[in-house]
Amino acid sequence: MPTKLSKKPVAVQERAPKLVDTKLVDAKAGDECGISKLTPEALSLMADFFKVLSEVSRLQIVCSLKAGAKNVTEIIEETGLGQANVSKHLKMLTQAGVVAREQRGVCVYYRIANPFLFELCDLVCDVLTMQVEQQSQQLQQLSRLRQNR
Amino acid sequence: MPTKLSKKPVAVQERAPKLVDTKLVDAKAGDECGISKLTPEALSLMADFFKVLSEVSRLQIVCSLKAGAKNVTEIIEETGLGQANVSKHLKMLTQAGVVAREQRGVCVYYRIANPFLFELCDLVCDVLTMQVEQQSQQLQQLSRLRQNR
DNA sequence: TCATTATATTACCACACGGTAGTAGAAGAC
DNA sequence: GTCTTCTACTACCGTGTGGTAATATAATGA
Repeated sequence: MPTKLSKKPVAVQERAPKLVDTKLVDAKAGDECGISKLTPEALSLMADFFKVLSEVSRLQIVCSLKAGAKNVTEIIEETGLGQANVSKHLKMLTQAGVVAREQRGVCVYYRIANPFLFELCDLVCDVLTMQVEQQSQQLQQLSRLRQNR
Repeated sequence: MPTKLSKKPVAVQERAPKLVDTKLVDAKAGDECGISKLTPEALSLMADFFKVLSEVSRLQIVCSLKAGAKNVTEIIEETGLGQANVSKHLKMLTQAGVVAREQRGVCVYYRIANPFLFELCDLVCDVLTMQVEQQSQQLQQLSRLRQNR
């Protein structure tokens, strides 16, 4: 007999509630912004921010805006993504405050809202480069060990 | 007649292919790590990195490890998450290279693999704080405008 | 007015993922 | 040996989301 359970009532999932706008750091330790002192609300905000940047298509769009503001058609051309798709991603990026929207006649131009974003991306890039280098070093060590015996 | 389309063959989706380990920056501009010079592979790597940090539960785990290495049971107690859940997240965090695993007897201890991570989180925290402040300022301006007329 | 261009929205599908219960396995304790 | 504890894994459900085609809307031009 297969161990197949079906139609069992699934318990309510343990998700964090959405926040609106409350305090972001626990009161105790001054204005320091260490992650360990964050309230669950702030963590949720942070997770949402990361989520926006966690898709290749959206990163492509961000990249294409590094050189300066572009309208939707230009973004579509540069990224090769579909129109509806780009529109959806731009909406998400706008709502997240990553890009800013500006209508000029028929066209709508988008630009990076906060240049700080690139600083952040560069930092991530550094971390990833470090990781890749570490990995390749470990691989080299491993293959040297296997040759020596 | 309802405009209901059903059972239409859906075209192959335009997803970026997974990478294994190729060059991360386009050759042209030296070793500078600006995001605009990244190959699609590097963008995918970057997206994956952000995705790992885009869930509240995983951020909670990262937070709980800021004070130092902890075993799984301790993490469960501190975060209040389910055991299977924590185990799954820890696996993901380990594979992403965010945390490191170390077995000590029966227990398994996890720690943050690269303290750089906190620097990054602090930066994000700054950006978010900035955004929240901007938003609240704009709201204040708006309400002032509405009072004045 | 009608056609065209640019952007947004909707409905839909396939798939990924978070959470859970249950199970498995490994290491000590007895 | 058996029992307990700790961790990992599997199967499952529900939901979220990326992509697409089709449609809607709005501005401009003929």
